[in-house]
Amino acid sequence: MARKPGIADALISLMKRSKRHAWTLEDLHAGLARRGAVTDFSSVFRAAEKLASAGTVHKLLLEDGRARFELIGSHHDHLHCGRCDELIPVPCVIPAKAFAALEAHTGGAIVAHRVIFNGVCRDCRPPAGERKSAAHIPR
Amino acid sequence: MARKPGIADALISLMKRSKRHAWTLEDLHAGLARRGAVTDFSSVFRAAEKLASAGTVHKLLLEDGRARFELIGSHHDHLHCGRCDELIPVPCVIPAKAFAALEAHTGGAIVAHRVIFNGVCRDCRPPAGERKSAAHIPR
DNA sequence: ATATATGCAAACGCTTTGCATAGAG
DNA sequence: CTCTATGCAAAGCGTTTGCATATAT
Repeated sequence: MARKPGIADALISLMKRSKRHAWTLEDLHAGLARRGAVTDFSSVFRAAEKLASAGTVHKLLLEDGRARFELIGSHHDHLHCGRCDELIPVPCVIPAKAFAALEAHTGGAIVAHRVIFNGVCRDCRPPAGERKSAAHIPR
Repeated sequence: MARKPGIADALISLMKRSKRHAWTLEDLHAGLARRGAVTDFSSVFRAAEKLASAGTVHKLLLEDGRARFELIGSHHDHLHCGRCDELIPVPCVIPAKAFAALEAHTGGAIVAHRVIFNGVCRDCRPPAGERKSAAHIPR
C-alpha cells in the first residue's frame, strides 16, 4: 500500500531530538506515531536493523528480552533502572589493561564487551535512609 | 502421567559432573536425556527456575535470547565464544571502587552488575597471525 | 489429605520473514 | 523498468502457564 518516506531518517531524527538515550522498537514506533508518522511495526524493525548494521545505531539486547537501540557515540556502559526501565549511559569502568590480561588468562580473544549495571536511576532512587550501596553482586 | 522423581536434583548432579560451565534449557534437557531421564521441557524449565529462585543456580540471559544456568560459585564474569557458543567464566575485572564512583556519578543505586565479553574461546581462537587484540569496543 | 512435581498442550512476548505493492531514480 | 522501502499478515523461537495427574509426606 502507501509508502511513508524515510522511516530510517525519521528514526534518527527522533532519537536525536529526544532526551531519551535508549529505545525499544515500541518506543521508536510510538515515537514516530507521536510525530504523526503512523508506520507498521515491522517497518520500524527493519529500519532499525538497517541502521544497526549500517553502524549508525547500536542494538543492545537486555535481560528483559527486548532490544534497545541507541545512537552511536563514544563508548559507554549502562545502568538499567529496574523501576522505570530506563537505560542510563555511564562511563566504562573496565581498566584498559584488563582486556589483554583476560586474553592471556583465557587463551581466547576479546573483540567486544558489554556491561550492564542493575539498580535504580537517580529519579527512582529510594529516599535516603533505606539505601544500600554498591553491591559487588553478579547477575 | 508418570512422574520422574527429582528433576531438580538431577539437574544439579548433571551440572556438577560435567565440565560445561553454563547450560541452556535445551542443554539441560538433552543432558538429562543422555542420562536416560526423558523429561518434558517445561519440567526442566520449572526445575531450573526453582533452583534459580532458591539461589542454587544463576540464571543469565544472553543476547542470543536464550537463558543460561550455572551453578553458583564465587563471582565471575563471562567470555561468550561467538564460534562454539560456550560461556567461559573469567574473573571480574571491575574495580571495587568503581561502584561507589558510578553511584556518585549517576545519582542512582547499583545492586548488581553483569559483564559479557564477546570473542572466541581458546579452542576457537584463530591461528596466530590473524589475531586482533583486546578491542575496547561496546556491544 | 495436602502439598509439590510432572507431562502435555497451548499461550505468550517479541522478533523476524514472506509476499504484494508503492515510490524513487 | 528496476530497486528499495513499506504494510500486512503470519510464522518463529524460546519461554511461560493452565490444567489434570501422580507422587511424596
